[in-house]
Amino acid sequence: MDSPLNNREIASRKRREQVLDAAAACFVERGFHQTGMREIAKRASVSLGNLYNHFPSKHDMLIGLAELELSSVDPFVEMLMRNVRPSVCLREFTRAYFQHCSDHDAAILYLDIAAEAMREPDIAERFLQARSTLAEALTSLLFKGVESKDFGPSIVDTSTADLILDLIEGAAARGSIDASKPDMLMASIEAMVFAALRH
Amino acid sequence: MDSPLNNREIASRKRREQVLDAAAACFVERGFHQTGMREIAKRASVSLGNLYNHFPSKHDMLIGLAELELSSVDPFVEMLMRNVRPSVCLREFTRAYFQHCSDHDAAILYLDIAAEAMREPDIAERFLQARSTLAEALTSLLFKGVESKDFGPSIVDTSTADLILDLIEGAAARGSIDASKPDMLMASIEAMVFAALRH
Amino acid sequence: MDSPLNNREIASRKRREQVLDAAAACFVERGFHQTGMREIAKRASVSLGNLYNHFPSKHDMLIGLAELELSSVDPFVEMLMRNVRPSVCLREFTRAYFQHCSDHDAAILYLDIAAEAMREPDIAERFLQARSTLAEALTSLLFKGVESKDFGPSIVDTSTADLILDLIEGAAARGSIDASKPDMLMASIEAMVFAALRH
Amino acid sequence: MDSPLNNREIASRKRREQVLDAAAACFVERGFHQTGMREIAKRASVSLGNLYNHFPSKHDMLIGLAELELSSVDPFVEMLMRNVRPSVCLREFTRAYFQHCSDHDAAILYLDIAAEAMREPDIAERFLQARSTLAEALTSLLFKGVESKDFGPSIVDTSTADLILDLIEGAAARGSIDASKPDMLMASIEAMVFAALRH
DNA sequence: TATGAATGAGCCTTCATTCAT
DNA sequence: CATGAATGAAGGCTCATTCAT
Repeated sequence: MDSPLNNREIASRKRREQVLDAAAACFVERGFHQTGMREIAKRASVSLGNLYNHFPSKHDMLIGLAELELSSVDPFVEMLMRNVRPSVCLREFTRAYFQHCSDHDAAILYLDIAAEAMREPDIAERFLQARSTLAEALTSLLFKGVESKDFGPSIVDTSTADLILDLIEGAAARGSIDASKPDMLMASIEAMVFAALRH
Repeated sequence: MDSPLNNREIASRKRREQVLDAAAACFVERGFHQTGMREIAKRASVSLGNLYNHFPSKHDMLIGLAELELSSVDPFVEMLMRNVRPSVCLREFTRAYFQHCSDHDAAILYLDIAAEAMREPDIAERFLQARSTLAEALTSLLFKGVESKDFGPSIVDTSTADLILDLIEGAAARGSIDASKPDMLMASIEAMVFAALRH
Repeated sequence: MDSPLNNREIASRKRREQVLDAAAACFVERGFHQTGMREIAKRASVSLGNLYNHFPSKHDMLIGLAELELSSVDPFVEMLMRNVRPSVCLREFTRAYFQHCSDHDAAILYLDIAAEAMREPDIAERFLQARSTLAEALTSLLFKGVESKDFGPSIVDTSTADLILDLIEGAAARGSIDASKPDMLMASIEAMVFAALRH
Repeated sequence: MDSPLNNREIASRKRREQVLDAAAACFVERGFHQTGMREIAKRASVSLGNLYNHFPSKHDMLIGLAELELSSVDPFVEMLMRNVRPSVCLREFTRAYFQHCSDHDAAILYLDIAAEAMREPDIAERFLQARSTLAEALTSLLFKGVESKDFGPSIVDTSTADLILDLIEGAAARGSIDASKPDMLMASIEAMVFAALRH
């Protein structure tokens, strides 16, 4: 009869999520350092003190968010590993990942996390881990594409995947800031990526 | 007759610069919001109150820095407008600009300014202005290259310059975080850029 | 029939002691006001909420400790009432009590309790009661010693016992702070006490 | 014309004193750890933030107080070094110092400082320094008294002065707590001290 | 122009205690 | 009796900014 225990655990987990959501919303609206714990508490409908039953510090909330961010790339990794023609797979990935990175709120939060990562090693760690997982999957795909003659061999090396990601992320982030037409941007990105992989 | 006034003016300008340098150093070290005015004052060897004789607020210091950042792209704009073969010009620019963006401190500061720009329109304004100036110059070069058949025509449109800049900046920024080998990265970027411009 | 109840009672009493020990250790290490209930709970291997099943408040823990302190003088009272030559008895008592007061942890706790007693009447009550019990016993011994001509009569009055205790306690407390040689100190105290009681 | 500078300096010093007085009053009333910075600020008629222009931390206020305490023994040291008959000098000192230590507020503050000294080395340092200065002066007097045959030689050693101080301080502190008749106490102390120094 | 004391709102965090489970 | 999530007031301290000198 572990259900009462589980109930409590579930409730606690829910609260944690609640808090994390509130924190994310606040950080997006006002930035990590401008957001006060009181704001987060109010937004999460939780008492100030209780915040600390779920996260030992504000910093740890950001870590929590960074980890969420980390796990948000999982579907893209999966997408890259599907057994379809590399060029098709890449095209789909590019579109989907660009869409994902173009989300305005996520982009803002991403920037804040990145900025914090420059000063806080434990944030950087999470940050880079997600990135390298993705890059590795993409690298695999690229090499598979070269082998299957889907892509030209000339310029594919271990940095290429990273650069493609840099390009997608950078363009998406900038696009979400100055709010230019994302469709056109998407097309241009695709063109550039595939130009790089031509025979 | 106005020479004593000029001396004062010069001295004041020097102080301003002194303060701005100190602010930049502090922002790089601890971030904009973590840095206190006292810290800046101490680092600039200026009294706390005197800070406000040179900048009306902390926010204005960041604007000052953003403007400095803005003017730091001037040489690159000039570089892009020189009358040399577009492909040569582009190669040189790519290298120089990547180098420029790879500076660790500058990258950190850049990130902080960008993060602030998401919430503060007057920062965003300066931020985007510098970017679009550069993008315009690069676009000109690309079209010139297409005209002169230096570059293939296929994919060059008004977004291409922005994407190239996104790529360079994104790669440089990431490189300055995880400190991987910049030389290899540079070569890969060049390859990708020129692949995109092939006939 | 009442044995299960007794078992529970015993277990509870054990827990109470456990908690009190933990509290004492914490108070010694960090002081009464610096110590948090969570700290005590952790040290006692008891849940935070359960603390309140044994003591209604933090304050009551200090009272509990003060009462323990109170009862720690019982053996000394007994020692003073033994039927041996007063001078011998006094000498033994002086040594034993000095030793007792010289314990570093006990001295720290004692000081904290005393400081709290200045503001909290119920602490003060316990605190002074223990003291006066001891002083009365010592006074009896002194008068017995005067009667039996063991001690000179000149200066023995109702304050003398208190002063002797002040001397022993004060010296022990100071000794436990600056950690000078306790043996020498002990000898000097004895000399001074007996000098005061000479014929 | 350094008067304007001095004026400011004087004002600042006055404020510091003001704050220290307020802190002392608060610490006496409610204890060091119970007193909040806001209380001190209010009592000193100073803004909360400004407190920190005069003391870097609450801890430093206690140090300031401990140093004041330290300097409060100076007149007693002088008294002990006057060129009068040792026995007369000692009697006067005993009375004066007892009176000094009997002050209720000072005793309370003293206890708080002592309690803090057990955990904070920099408090202990100040605390013990004042004590040893006094003890040294008293030791000198005692030896002078032995030489001049004012005092019997038997028990005077390097600990004696400390013990006399322990006695006076301990008795005064206790007296200020349970508020028994100080005059009688004073007489008993004197008797005990001089009994210890008899031929 | 230059100084740094002064302001009080705000910071993150910890507190003793309660109470549903 | 046992648990630990929940509460919100209070903790010490820092903040950007002002202003008398």
